[in-house]
Amino acid sequence: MSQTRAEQKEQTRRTIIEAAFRLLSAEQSFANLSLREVAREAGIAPTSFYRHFKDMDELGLTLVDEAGLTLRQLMRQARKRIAKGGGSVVRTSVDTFMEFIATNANEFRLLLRERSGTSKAFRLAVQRELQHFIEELSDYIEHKTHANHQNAYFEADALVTLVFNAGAEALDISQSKRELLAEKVIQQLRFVAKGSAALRH
Amino acid sequence: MSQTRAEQKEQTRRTIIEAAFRLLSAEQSFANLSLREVAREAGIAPTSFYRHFKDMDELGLTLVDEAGLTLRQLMRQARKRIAKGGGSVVRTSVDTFMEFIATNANEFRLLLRERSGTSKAFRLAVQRELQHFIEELSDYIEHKTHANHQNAYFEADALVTLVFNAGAEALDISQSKRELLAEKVIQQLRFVAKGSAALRH
DNA sequence: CCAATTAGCGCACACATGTACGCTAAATCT
DNA sequence: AGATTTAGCGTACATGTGTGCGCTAATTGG
Repeated sequence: MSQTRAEQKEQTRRTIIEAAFRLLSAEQSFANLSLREVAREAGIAPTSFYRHFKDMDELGLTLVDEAGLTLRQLMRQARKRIAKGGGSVVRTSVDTFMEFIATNANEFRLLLRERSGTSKAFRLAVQRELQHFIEELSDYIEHKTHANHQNAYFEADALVTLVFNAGAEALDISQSKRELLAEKVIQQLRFVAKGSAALRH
Repeated sequence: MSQTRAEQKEQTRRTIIEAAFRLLSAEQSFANLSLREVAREAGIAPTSFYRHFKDMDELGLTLVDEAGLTLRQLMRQARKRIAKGGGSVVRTSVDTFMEFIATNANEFRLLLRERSGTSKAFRLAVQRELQHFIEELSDYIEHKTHANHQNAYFEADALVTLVFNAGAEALDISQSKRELLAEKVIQQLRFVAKGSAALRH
């Protein structure tokens, strides 16, 4: 045999996940995506869906995890690029993030929307992903500048908020305007970094 | 007669609008609110809805306008309080905004959610409301500090972003934790203001 | 090799939705 | 006073939904 049963099942699971991502767009959010639509796109019977996920919520949380993972992997790459010393930390990070928005718009949309969606579990899941970046950045700042913990944390939180928000704006504008947007957010990040340093003690 | 036909119609329209707001909550967004639900809550027949709104989208845009108006009125009051010289500009503004979140949670949720929703018209409508605050604040900064236009604008944009985002966080936490949140955002606003001033020329 | 498990399917059902259509009664207009 | 307009209603229909149930065919385990 070429595949075990478990492998086959896993493959169908992936098909479902990918079908769901494919159906997300500017006009369609996960919230108004039906089980039957996903099954149709995945090429399986509606009832077969249940062999893989308890309900749409379980699928949704999986998607959030996947999107978070993709984003984290990308930012890890960015850190490598930074370590190799190619350009400003801020600019490289922002550029990488903007690249994520451009290439994985629907993954980002999922995070963006479910952050304020109607399911508390979803909101928490997205919050956890963001928290990851905030804490990582906070540690970095604390170590690099010897700021006290709260100062570093507030700074990191502000930075992540501003970048994430800029990502949301990026979704609705043309590629050419995104460069202006990048300039804006970079400048804003500098405000925060500079201000935080100035108010440090 | 006690009411003209036009007055009666306007009154029913208000009933619909208020019914819709009443149905919004942490668990229900405008997007997954049906015409029939709204009609039921308003105490009219589903088909009567059409006498007042072309479709749910038209109602939704009306709600966004209303929510924006409420917020603007509140912030105008805040400015009066500030002009009378009672405490810091930043703190008074943040406190007022947080008060808005607490008293009009569902209005705010509407703005928050539709800002990243599936209807471009909705996203633009919310963006317009935010733009209003950014420009007002930008003018204020430009006048007060003689900053150049872009610097003032970027600063104002960052300030509004941070406050709005803190509002979103406030929705999911207890009243007691909101005070800590207020401290955080106030500190972050100071970072931006200080940093912007330092990078000014 | 036989028994047990299970991924996937088709069928069926009860339910909610948006909205077309035509009516009524009251307000408004001429 | 008579004609016109219109807010609101009830009925009806086509469509999409989640999910329970029982079957089949194939993989797995003893």
